[in-house]
Amino acid sequence: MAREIAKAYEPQLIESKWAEFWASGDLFHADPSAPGPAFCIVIPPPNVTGSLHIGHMLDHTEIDILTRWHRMRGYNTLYLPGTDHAGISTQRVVVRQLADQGINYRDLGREEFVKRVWKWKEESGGTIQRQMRQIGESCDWSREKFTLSPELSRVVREVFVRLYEENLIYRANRMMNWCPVCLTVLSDLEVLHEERAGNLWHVKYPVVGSDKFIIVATTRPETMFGDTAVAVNPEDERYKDLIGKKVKLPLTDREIPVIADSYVDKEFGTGALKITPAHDPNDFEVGKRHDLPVIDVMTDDGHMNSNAGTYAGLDRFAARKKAVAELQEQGLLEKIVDHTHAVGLCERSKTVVEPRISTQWFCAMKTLAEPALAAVERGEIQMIPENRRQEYLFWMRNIRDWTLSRQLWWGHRIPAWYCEENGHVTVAREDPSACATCGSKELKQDPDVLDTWFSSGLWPFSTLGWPEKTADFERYYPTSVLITGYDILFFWVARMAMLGIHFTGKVPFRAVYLHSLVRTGSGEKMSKSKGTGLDPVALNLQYGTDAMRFCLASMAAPGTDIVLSEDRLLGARAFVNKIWNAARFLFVNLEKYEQTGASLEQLAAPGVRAKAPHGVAGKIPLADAWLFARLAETIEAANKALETYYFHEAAQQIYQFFWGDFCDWYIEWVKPELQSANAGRAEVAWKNLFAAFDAALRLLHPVMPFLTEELWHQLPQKQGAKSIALDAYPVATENWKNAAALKEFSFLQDVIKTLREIRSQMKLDPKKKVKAEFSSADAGLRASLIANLDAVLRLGILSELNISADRLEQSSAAVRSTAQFDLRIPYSDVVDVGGESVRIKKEIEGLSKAIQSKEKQLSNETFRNRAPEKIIKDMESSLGEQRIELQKLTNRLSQLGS
RNA sequence: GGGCGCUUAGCUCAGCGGUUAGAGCGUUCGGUUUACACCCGAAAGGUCGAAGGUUCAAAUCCUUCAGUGCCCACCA
Repeated sequence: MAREIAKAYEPQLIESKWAEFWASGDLFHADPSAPGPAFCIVIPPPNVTGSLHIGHMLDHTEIDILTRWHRMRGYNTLYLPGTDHAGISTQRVVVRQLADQGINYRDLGREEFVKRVWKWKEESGGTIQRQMRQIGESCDWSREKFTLSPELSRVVREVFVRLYEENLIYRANRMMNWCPVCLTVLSDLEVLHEERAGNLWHVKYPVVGSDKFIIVATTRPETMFGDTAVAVNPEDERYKDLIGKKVKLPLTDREIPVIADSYVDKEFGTGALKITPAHDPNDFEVGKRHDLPVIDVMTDDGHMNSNAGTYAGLDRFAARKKAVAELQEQGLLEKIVDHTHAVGLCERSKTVVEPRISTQWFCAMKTLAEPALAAVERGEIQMIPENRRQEYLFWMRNIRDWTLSRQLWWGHRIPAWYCEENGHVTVAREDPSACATCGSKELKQDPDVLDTWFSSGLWPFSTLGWPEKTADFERYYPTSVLITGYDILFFWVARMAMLGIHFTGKVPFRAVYLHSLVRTGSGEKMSKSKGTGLDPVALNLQYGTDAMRFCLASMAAPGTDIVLSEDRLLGARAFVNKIWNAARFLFVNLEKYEQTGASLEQLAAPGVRAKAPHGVAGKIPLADAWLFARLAETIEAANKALETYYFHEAAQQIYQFFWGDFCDWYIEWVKPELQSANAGRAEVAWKNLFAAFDAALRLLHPVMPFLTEELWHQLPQKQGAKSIALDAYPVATENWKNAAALKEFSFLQDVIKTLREIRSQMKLDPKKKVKAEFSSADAGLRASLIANLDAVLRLGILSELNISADRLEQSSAAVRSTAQFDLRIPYSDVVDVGGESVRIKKEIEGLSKAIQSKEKQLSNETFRNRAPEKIIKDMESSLGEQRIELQKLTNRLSQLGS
């Protein structure tokens, strides 16, 4: 059987084949009636507008690793894909596109605009799904969902109506955050705060009927047109006699009262505060208390309106400049003080938000929050890492009502109708045809849509068919774990917890793993708009998806953000290539083996591995026993790591095993045996090599699906099998575990490494085989060395090795000593006495320090009483060894000197 | 104004109570060993941000401080 295998791994040649294979078949189709414990992850639905960015890549890598890992371990697995309509983001994208064509979306009208967005979605909205297929995510595409589909829209409506019926949704007139660019209100969460250097303008307000002034400090002089009072603290002696008097409002001819309110901080500014109820949340409250008029001086897009007199039509920031200039001219500007304060910015447009009074729909959160808080407190939802749990709890305890309505057109329209006759509000599952109170047919639907996070909040159960008791819902809900970035803990995770528990009576997920954010070198969150984002699709092409996945996984330690670097990607790619070449070695040499007449069938049955001590004639060779023991250790470590979301630890363990143990030691060790004239030995070697490689591929598969799928299909024992993704995850069986083999092999490695070190230090020709001498009082070590002499001679590049129990003569040769043995390469003329004694002195120094600290500890009574026995025993035996070593080094040093 | 992280080898980061602190990259030295130069072998390099404390034992726990980053917060 001829095999063509390229010298270097070329992902482009491999990936598309398997990506298509995985996405097109029913390989990852979940069957609720199939056996196995359920494992379900719903995707954090990416925006339809989006293309895959590095954050998704991390999300999806972690999700897919866990999914594949569970699938291979026999779970009934569902990874459910889908997208979010992303109200405000998507609307912005299309609005901007229209603007580029010279079209104002408002002129288009609602219906036409929404039609355009749908059209846009059909044409350009599938990018992420395409990319997800391309990178081989093992999701069930037959269950793909979209938050604004008719199916999920029905669920949204059901939930809204129920909450309304439960009096948890209400309408109210409040001071809101308004974005003058997006033209909608925003929830508190959608407002970012940024410290900005600004000014505090001290403005003189003339007191009516006097030549005195009251000086008011403000950061927003342009809102003066909306002032309806000046407030002072009632306890403030400076202003006591002015309370109740009137002041003339500069830039206008209005007179406004001076009022007393304890809200005013005497210490801040001048202690006098202008009250602008229409443009500041605190002023709004003060205004309510004092029954002040509310004068809105701005338009919805942040310009001054007719209440601002000659300022009408000016942009709010231009108006500020003009007001300051005018006040200065009129001598009413007392002074300008530098003042840094936090301004609120729209999360999407980064515009300074404007406080604005309006009537909106709200969701009362206390009732919803309590059980969701309790679920996390009681651990029904496990939250990882722990510090995020604290954040969640704190936020939940201080939760405020959620503004649901948005003045947008793209989204779930609020199912509320107002009667034109009597204003009665109808909220219903089906569109009403008449007012329930007066029968009027003149009903007008609320123009607003719901916050996009409202439908996302239903995602874990809406996607599984709720409110119907579908097979999916029964089988896969609650979902197993939610994996997402911590930046949407409040936006999304908290709301899913609340709505999930409220409507289904069960938590929506048993665990939440909040992963790191991928940042740029300077610590910022990567962002495409800032040009600091890395395009994962391009990087996947360049380095391979498997390398990217491995790289991200290996950096994804819980709780810390990660900075993706070229170096790490290169390292990951090298690892992929290393495995590829290991396979190449196997396959290329397999042909030679086959040429000797052995059949594939022989290899197809992996070596039957009787539990037997190694080294016994006819049983398993030491290196094989060691390899499988290491494999078992690695499997256990990987499983443990993945159970706790230590992706980096799993990646590290597998890397170490595959590269360090399998390639560097095992393959090198067994090379001659594979070619052995002894057919029996060769067969055992081949079988074990393939059995181990097969297990190692399966071990690696969740992290590197493409490479492992490709190579797995080429394994002789997998001919005709369907996919490694459906194969079993390797199990660390009892007969693989072998502490004795680990220990013995480790001794042989020490010998070989020591020989290499001596050679390297002596600058011996790497190809020159030399004689060496080994001495140890331990008969077991000597026997082991004799049993494995071929490999030791070959890997140590020796012509012969004398093994004895006698002490070696120390002088005039390169010698290395451990507590157990001495090794010597007798080439007196090449020993650099000076360098050697420097090296030895340094070693003695380190060793002495270690010995002293141990001696001190061991002679400490309290330590002996309190430390665990094992610690003491280990320390004692280690101290013993170090003393022997020190003794040997000291002897050697003195001999060198003489 | 509150809260949460981070500071470990030249770089990027693991380790988070128990033998002389690890990895990858980089550096130095040596290698064209027919699986792999995206490689192989060897080495150098750290008083674990600072100061106190707890403990038999501290990079690891506590306190303070210094840098640095993030989140939350309606004082003009």
